[in-house]
Amino acid sequence: MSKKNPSGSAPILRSTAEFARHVGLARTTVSRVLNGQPGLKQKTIERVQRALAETGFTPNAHALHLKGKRTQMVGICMEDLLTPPAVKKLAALQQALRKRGFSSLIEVFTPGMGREVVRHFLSMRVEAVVFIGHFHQEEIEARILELMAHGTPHLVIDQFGLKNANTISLDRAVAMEAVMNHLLDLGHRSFGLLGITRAPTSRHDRLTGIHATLKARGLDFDACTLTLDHLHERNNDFDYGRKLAASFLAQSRRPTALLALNDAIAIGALRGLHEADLKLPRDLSVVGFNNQEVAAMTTPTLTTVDQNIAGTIETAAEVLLSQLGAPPRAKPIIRLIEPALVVRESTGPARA
Amino acid sequence: MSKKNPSGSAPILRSTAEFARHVGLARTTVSRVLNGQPGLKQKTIERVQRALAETGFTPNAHALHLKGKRTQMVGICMEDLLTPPAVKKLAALQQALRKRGFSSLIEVFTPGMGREVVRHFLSMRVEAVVFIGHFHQEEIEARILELMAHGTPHLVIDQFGLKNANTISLDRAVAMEAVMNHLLDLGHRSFGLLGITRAPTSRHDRLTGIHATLKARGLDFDACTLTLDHLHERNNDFDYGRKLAASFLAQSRRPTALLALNDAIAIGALRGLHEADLKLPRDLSVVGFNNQEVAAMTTPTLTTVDQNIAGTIETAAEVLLSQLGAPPRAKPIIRLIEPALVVRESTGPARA
DNA sequence: CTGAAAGCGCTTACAG
DNA sequence: CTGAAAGCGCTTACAG
Repeated sequence: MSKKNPSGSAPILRSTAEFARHVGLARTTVSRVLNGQPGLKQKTIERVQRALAETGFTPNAHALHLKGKRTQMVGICMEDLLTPPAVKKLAALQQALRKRGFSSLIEVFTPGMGREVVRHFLSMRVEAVVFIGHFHQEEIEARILELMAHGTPHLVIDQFGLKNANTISLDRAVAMEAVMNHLLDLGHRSFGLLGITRAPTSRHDRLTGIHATLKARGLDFDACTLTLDHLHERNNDFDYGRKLAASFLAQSRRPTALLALNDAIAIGALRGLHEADLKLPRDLSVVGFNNQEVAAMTTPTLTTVDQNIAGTIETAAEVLLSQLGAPPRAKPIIRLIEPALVVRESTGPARA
Repeated sequence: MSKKNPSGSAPILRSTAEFARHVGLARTTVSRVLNGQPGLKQKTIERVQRALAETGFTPNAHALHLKGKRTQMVGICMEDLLTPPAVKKLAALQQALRKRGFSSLIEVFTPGMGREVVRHFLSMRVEAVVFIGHFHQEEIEARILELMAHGTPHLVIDQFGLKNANTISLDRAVAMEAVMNHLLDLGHRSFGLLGITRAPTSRHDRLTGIHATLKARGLDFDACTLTLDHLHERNNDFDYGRKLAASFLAQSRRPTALLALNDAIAIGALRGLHEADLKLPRDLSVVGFNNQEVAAMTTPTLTTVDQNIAGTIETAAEVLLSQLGAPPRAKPIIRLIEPALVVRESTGPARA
């Protein structure tokens, strides 16, 4: 007879040994059934299956891995879990990995904690590590070197321009070129930048795209753009956008179009402009970034840039898993995703 | 000398044995340093530490666990990763657990996959399992029984009324009482329900609260409320709210206030009403649920219910971890969280 | 089908 | 400080 636990219900079985004793078979036999090996009588198989269903026994995954079974785990480092597009990527990636038989270990990679997070992933013997978001450059580059030294494949989603990093990223320069051409065609010549910092960090950076488009049209970047980011603390993006909008309105030389780093800032700006009784797009144009669902619901609805997250993540999953069995590559893998401008009500002809 | 890998860089060390050989010490000694045990010469300790930093060697977590080390992992089952308040709870919980030394295994629990997800958690020997969201009742109850049979503590966040389940949940009845009293005080007597289904599922359910408040004021539920949920498919909440708003406007007996299941539906409704040229709150009042940040940015800003997510999750983490060493309880733990009504511009006096 | 054995990567006594 | 041994939960030959 099997031993019962205090409550008198089914015993808690914690090992194949205990389970085998409970079924009345040898450990070896149970193991064979568990692994679908041939040469067993149908009756025995059924006996084990039944006991398995009854007791809910699950073999210890850690022991399995020690015996050489792959962990089938991927570590995912998130910049945070609060930015909607980042979470959307996480959700899609988790699903894509699950579909391919991998489970996800998710950690938020706060500044200074990167080493600890990656160490934890390595100690869990994950088969690959993904980074989603933007991180401190030196820190993430050091982590990537560490991963490479361990022979663990990696992939960075979003942050472009890292040394030796496999990267898949939206071409933000192309995105801003589309935005700028749209606005220039509408007659705008003066642009407010909300949260878009003034130091281009890579070839595919937003400012690079803005610069390039202005130059192609014979316009001067410094004469055409204005940034007021220094005026406000950026804690809550909505509020940040709202305050920035007010500050732009207070300028003597007021831009005719505002370009926001993301939809939240743009929506905050819409609110700030509404509070100042401006009518959009008559008085001013506003452009967001990310095409969150809410962008189709604001008043006015928001012109913004779509990231094609589904496509990005499908590519990401394939790029990632293609590295698994393969020998390490000499050159990093770089993939750029094409953005799409979504024109809605918040942009219109520049006021004369 | 240690063996080098093909690229000629530092060797990939996969076990304490390899690492010990690399440092030129005994496995036992290395293990002692790793575990901070006494009786070692400072020089030896430093030698190991240095090699540890250089090679980035991490002991295999699976082997550690086999030797009896706790896994310090918690499994988290999510209904989905697309609902902002659910993701906010996940983010807060992950952080709270990390602070207490636990890492999180996160899986999306799609209908029919619950068994597989929980089995995976059990095979990983997680120390507890959390469910966030609303699940198929029979399925989640079966999973909870399975967890209890394995002696693994659990906690359900959000879904109230499950048999034998440890639960922490917003008191949605109290929330709706606050909403209804606010609107009744403003003179409203006719209410449109958007996405709030017509079968009360528990004592702390929204409809229970609406029923109770109307009854307390001597009003009849069926005479005062109208639901048009059957008219539209609910794929995208924003769009669902928009379409529902239009449908309510088409009714001969039009409600003076709309109560939405969540902020997204409410924001969609705002858009739908704006498209029909209604002015709010003059022509109609709208109430959301969740107090997402965007609710302060819409036009008009949205009256809604705050869930107190930070408080919920702090309580959750404590309730969860308090079960860890403790003997199983006879009665499930039930905690109710107090909601807070946040009044903004979208609600006003009922039109005469 | 059973049973004893080896070994995955670790830690922890134990004797040198 | 070293080295050999036992054991955590598994699988996989191997001989019965």
